[in-house]
Amino acid sequence: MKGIYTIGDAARQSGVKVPTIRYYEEIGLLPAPPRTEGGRRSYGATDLRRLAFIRHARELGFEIDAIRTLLQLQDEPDQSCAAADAIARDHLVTVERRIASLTALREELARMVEGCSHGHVASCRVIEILADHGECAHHEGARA
Amino acid sequence: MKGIYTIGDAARQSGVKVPTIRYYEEIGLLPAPPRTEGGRRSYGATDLRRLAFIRHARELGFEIDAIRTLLQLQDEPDQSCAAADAIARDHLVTVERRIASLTALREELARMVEGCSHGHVASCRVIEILADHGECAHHEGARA
DNA sequence: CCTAGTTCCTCTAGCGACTAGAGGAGCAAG
DNA sequence: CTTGCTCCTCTAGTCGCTAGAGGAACTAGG
Repeated sequence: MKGIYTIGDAARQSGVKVPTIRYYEEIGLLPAPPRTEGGRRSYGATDLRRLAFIRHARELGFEIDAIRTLLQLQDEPDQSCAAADAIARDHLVTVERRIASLTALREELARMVEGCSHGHVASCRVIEILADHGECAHHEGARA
Repeated sequence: MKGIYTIGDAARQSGVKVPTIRYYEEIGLLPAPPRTEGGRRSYGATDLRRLAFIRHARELGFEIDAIRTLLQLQDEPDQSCAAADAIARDHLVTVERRIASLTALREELARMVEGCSHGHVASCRVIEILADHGECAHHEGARA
């Protein structure tokens, strides 16, 4: 398991961009790898796995702090996974809320676009609804 | 239509926070209002309407730049509303994409949480799926 | 008229999660 | 040995705010 990958390789294999990898190192999400004589980062298979983990978690919308915790958990396989479970559950709730609010929003936008008679701005449904909150179904409808 | 509202009044009436109102002024989304002798901003009814418009549009997830365009359109009621329509349609597409990707994500998270046997990290579905992208249905599933 | 409390002012800096660009050094192939 | 790619560090910018410092100006009560 020697360090055999350059940062570019790591980027290609993990799908995380080069500057982002360096950024992850800077914020302590990824350990600083050994360097070659010329001062270049050289990654091993473990790093690539870690990067893939991070990328997947980011894709799933987990925040960096949550990922930090998940990574710590992964490093101690004997611990109870209750914490990981809690993080995932928590995130599921967030996602569900976000879906609900976006769905309401979609209705609103669809009504807006549909009602538009494609005439002049003066009689434009889109502008009208935006101007008059009272006209819309989106009262206190949470945040996207 | 005199300037009769303080920035605090404007904030209360529009639901936009005081520093945010000043920020909108700074970025040119809201015109700089006249000041009182003591140097305080004094807003009129027009400003309040504009603020409400902005707030509503932000609530609906429109970006500041889109709102800038929409406001310009609102100021010229004789123009065709095609542009406003396009912006709204565009945003609708974005929202629909976001919903689709979040829905896929929800499935993924639900499977993760369900599969978790609440034992040790070593056999935790949550960690496992995160570590191994191949195990999950979320291939190239766009961004949340 | 004085004071206490609130609201306002400007200014700078910070958030999250990157992204972009400058300016320079290392390295592999022809 | 030169060309062109990758890599290095560093600073600054993105978006849409938010937080805090330090100070001035109103408002109500005594």
